[in-house]
Amino acid sequence: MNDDPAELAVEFNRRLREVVLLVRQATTGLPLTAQQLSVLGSLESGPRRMSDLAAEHGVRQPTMTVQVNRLEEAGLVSRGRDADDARVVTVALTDEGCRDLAHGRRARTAFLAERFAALTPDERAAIAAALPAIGRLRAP
Amino acid sequence: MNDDPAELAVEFNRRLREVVLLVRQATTGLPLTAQQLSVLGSLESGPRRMSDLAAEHGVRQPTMTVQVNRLEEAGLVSRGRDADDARVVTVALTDEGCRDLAHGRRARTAFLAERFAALTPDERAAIAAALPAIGRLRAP
DNA sequence: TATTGTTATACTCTATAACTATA
DNA sequence: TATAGTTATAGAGTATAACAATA
Repeated sequence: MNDDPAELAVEFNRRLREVVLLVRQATTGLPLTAQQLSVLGSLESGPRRMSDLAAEHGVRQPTMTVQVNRLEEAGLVSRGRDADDARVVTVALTDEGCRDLAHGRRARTAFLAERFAALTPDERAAIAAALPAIGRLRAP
Repeated sequence: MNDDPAELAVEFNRRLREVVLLVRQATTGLPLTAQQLSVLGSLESGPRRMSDLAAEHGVRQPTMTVQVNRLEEAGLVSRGRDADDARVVTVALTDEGCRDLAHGRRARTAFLAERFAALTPDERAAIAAALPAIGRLRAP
């Protein structure tokens, strides 16, 4: 087997695009967008600062301000102030946000689960075996 | 190893989100957006109809009209009419579009190639072995 | 002066609804 | 009447630049 990182990158990029398109086609019309769900997911482990959220999601601060504004208007998150540093805004999941996060995740995952169920056990095993390596792309 | 499609879907979805974020962070500021590059890529094998392009990219016709308008203004694609059916608009890559496609792809792929180069040969092999199965998610 | 966050403005991507032209 | 495409309008997501408040 050829072990050229550049060729692998091209192939991987192509598959990635296919899957992203597939998921998008299957999840249009859901009440929460992928980004909103993603932000809510970051808050699952506890409140976070605006700047941390922005960094984690690879967006600028004003972008996160907009997203948090909308989530706050929808009642899914709440803003708070840091006790030690009055400049810092913290964002926390509300009970309703917690519920919607669970629902949204289920809806998105259900589609993928169906597709995985249609694969052979060998195919599923191949994908499962690759996930740790894919995760290592983040911190090489 | 656990072979539950639902669990695999959750894990896969998580990795997918990570990689998408990673690529986005690495490719902001490039002259061509991911969608523009994607549309140009569809035209590489020859001219296509508007409706085919829209279907392939999982978007509505008006969305594709907008994207093609911009690409046409930028000189990267050209519109044509079908000889047999006067309603049909065909879209073709221009020479400049062909060049920009190659450059854009290289820029995007170069980032991934670096990350792949930092993995071990075993990790690359695991990912390469999973790509066919991932491709099969499209047509289960 | 540096950091945290917001506001203002603009561009891309997307959708639905209404329209034109052709079959 | 049905199909291919466009125009009009709206909303989400993103960015940069300019600003306020706090450290």
